[in-house]
Amino acid sequence: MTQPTSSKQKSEPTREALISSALHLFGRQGFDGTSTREISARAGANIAAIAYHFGGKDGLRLACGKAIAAQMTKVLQNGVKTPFASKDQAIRHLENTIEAMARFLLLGARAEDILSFMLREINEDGPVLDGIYQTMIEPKHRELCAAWGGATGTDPESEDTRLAVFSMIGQLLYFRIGKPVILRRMEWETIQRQDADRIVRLLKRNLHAALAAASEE
Amino acid sequence: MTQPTSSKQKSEPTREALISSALHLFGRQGFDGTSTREISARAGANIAAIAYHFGGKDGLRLACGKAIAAQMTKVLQNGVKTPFASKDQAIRHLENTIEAMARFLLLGARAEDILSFMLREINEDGPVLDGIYQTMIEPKHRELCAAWGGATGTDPESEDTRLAVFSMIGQLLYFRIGKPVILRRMEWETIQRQDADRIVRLLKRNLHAALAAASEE
DNA sequence: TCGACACAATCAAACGATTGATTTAATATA
DNA sequence: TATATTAAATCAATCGTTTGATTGTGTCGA
Repeated sequence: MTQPTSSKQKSEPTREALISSALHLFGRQGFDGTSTREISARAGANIAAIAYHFGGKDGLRLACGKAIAAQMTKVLQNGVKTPFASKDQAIRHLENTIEAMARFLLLGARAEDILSFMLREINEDGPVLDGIYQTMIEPKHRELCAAWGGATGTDPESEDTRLAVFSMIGQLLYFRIGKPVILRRMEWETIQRQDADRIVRLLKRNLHAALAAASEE
Repeated sequence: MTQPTSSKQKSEPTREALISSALHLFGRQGFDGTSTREISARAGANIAAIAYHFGGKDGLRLACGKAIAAQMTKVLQNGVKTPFASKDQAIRHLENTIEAMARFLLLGARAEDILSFMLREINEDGPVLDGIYQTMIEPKHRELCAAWGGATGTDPESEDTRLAVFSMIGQLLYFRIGKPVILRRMEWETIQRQDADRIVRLLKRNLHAALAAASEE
């Protein structure tokens, strides 16, 4: 056994390079579609380094999940206090979250690898998803539910609210998940900044419409 | 060369069994994660049958795509005439489509394999997606855009309309794509009929809200 | 200051197992 | 018999992993 949680020596560069390489390749080609040789070559490391640092290919996969969770919790961290002080503040938080997530998903170059990897792991429904769900998805969803409740005057943890937040996140995520389909249909080659702006505007319009509809019930 | 396009003999049972088996396994484990031995064993056929009937593993993959496209176009076929005669009729068509798709995606047992396979192929963005997109995604999306235009009085093929339809489909699809996540958060074990009803109600509410918001612009 | 040793890290090479594909023979149908 | 299909055996290639040797670095007693 090796692998202390923190860095004792200069093994970090290799570790990080392997994780970065694996994240990229797993996301693009899938776990089974990526060979350990490919990963180590891209990382500029030796094949044996995977077994040495992570115990094997599966260990590297888990490490990728942990790395994502660690990074995203840092990104998603915003000193937000629930419950929200006012209705306007709750709405503004929802708007800001949509905008930030949309830009990250649609324009961020780094997001490509992370998202592809996560989507595969969600579909797989394995131990990697467990970690990602508990450390980032669930806390973030709870936070958004609190905002939704504050914005509509409904119970933040009611089934209806939880589903409504999923529907909001869903239309947002689909613009990234269905990217190949959307690019074809929109006759775009890539998603430019102005395209992302247009999508964000649409999402905000839908948000306000959905909030109004949810408040009336 | 092998590969008879039609059935001269009783080769159909083997063909269909192989496609069904491959669809199931490709969807669950991915293309690279599934071996030809596994496919043929599940189909009750010999390994060589894959090469004989489809030319190889890749050919079987393409055949799966074609089989899906063929089946779905039959399912999605509804003698709908565009442009729609009235605004109400257009709205009703959108409602019916949402309801039918949601029930198929959330409750249909057969949908599981098909959807998982398709999602992987969308992410892969290869030749299989080409076929599926042209024969079912694009025509269906055009039809929904026509309905959306009829319901809001806007241009059916404007960028805004096309994106709005995607956002509608997106929140619908996410309830299937993000199923593992949603089940965790909702503390459900599976999606029951009553759960699907609740989701459909929410989606319809969001639809009307989005239509109203789109009409005002 | 020094050689001797310990230890983490990396390397090239090779391991057995499994992959998709192919070949050859047997079987069923008409 | 002629043809279409299935079955068993085998192929080279690639898979993830393991091996034994080597490197660089820090720690010791003398």
